[in-house]
Amino acid sequence: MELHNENSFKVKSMAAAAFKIDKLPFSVAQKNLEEIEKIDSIGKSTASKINELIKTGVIAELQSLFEKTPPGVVEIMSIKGLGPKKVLTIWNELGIETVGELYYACNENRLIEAKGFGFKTQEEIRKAIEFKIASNGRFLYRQVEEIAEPLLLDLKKVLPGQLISFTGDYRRKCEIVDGLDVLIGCPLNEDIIAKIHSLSFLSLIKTDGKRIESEHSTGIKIYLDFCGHEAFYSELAWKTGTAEHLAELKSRLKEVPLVVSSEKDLYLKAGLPLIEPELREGRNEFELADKGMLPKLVEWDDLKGTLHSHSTWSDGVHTLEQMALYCRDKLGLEYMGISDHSKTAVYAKGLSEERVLAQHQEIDQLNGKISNFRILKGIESDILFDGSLDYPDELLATFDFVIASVHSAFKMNEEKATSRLIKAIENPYTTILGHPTGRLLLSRKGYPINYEKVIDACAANQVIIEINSNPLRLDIDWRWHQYALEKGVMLSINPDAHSIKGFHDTHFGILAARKGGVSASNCLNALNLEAITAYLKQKRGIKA
DNA sequence: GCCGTTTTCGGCCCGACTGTTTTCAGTCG
Repeated sequence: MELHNENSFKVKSMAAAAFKIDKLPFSVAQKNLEEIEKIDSIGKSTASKINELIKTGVIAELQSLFEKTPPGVVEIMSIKGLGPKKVLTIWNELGIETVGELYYACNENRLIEAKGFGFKTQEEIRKAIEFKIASNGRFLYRQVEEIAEPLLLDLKKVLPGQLISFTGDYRRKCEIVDGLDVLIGCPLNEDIIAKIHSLSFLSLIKTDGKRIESEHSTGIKIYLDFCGHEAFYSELAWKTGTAEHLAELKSRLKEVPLVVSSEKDLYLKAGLPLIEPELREGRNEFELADKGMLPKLVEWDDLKGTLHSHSTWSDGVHTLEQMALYCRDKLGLEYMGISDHSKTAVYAKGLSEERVLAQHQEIDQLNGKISNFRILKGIESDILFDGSLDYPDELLATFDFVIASVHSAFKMNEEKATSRLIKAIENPYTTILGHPTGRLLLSRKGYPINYEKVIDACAANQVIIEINSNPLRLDIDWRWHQYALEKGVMLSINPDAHSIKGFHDTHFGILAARKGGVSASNCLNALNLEAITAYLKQKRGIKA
């Protein structure tokens, strides 16, 4: 609508309706037209479009807009830093209709000719396109997991009794996966090819007689490898680790055995304990194994509570009570740290100082009401441009914990961005450093920081670093977990939940932590309620 | 297009930042 000069208020109301639906504590698909019309900020017109979408799967008006818009222009809109106004200029004034053409125009210095564009904007766009190109054909772990698990079930159905496992970067739980690798423990033949063809969501099935290359309807590449039944576990190991890991493993074997009874057996032959797939990156896993110091990796059951969640007080979907009951009854947790947005985040209904106090009253009340559970009073306080937090000390002192996070000014250089974080870390009220780089995987590079300096500052100030579990963030990156642990910095696996469903993102944070070699003993939220209460109190006592 | 009332028409979410301007538009969180 924006690209076709639709009335801007109409556009706004459509956007408001979409935003509203996203924040409903129920699924709109189960509601009828009359009920939809009653939803705040959705009127007769929008309700009928929503109903059309639910009933038919499409909105005719949207379809006709797409027909009038080159697909490349729609794609250009997904580039960070480009909004509808700039895209419209690029399309209409410069006649650019694809990302490729746009990139070419940047390199030819043609973008600066358009009104409102200058050299810096052109450079930003060029960089954003290069980032996008590098992301092509790559997927978030979550996206791959969504298709991988059902695929495995289907394969087991059409190939009953066969050994089947994932391998490659998906099995290593990498945050970004280039393609899904599957190993099947039987030789490939015509019969199997026919069975694979029967899986309707796979297309472009190609085979050279040894492996099958295919593509899922989502665009994710799938590679099926086949080997003899008895060679399965050996192949599994050789198809899982990185090249560096496998080279080291090979060097420790007198001869490479073709048949082993399990991966554990193979590692045993190399004089090693089993190294978990997540750790087979070729970093320091052999060194740890040699010293007998391979970590016992953290698991879901180790976690006793959850920190970093948002309720209806700011931009969350569910109420404090709904969130708390879900954590207690469905997740079996002992506590939930609520951390709604602070006042600077106006766009997310961030809490004014008065509302903070009102929320505390509600939390006190709920804590009196909900047995065997505790809501901890927290806040996700914005780190401002200069590194200060956005509440006065007296108010910060009223929280059980404070997560300090950056939500603005992403274009700082490393020196400035690092010193901004360090100043926030040195704030005596900061408990946890939230998503330290602000990265959005495959979408936005984080601002550059000096990891050593930031982690060292956390160590010096007894600040915990968040592993943000949102599958788009997974920030702090697992490659820095070891360094943090060496410095004695604790990590916290935080869901950043904006609804009860959001708590399940913790799953991805756990996978990242496991890749980083994190144990329960390194995790703040593996502490039980009594221990974390004491810990937070102790920290306040020393510093506040 | 939606809402609310000052009730059928007028106004619509905010603050910070950036870059391109020379007073502001566009984008983001």
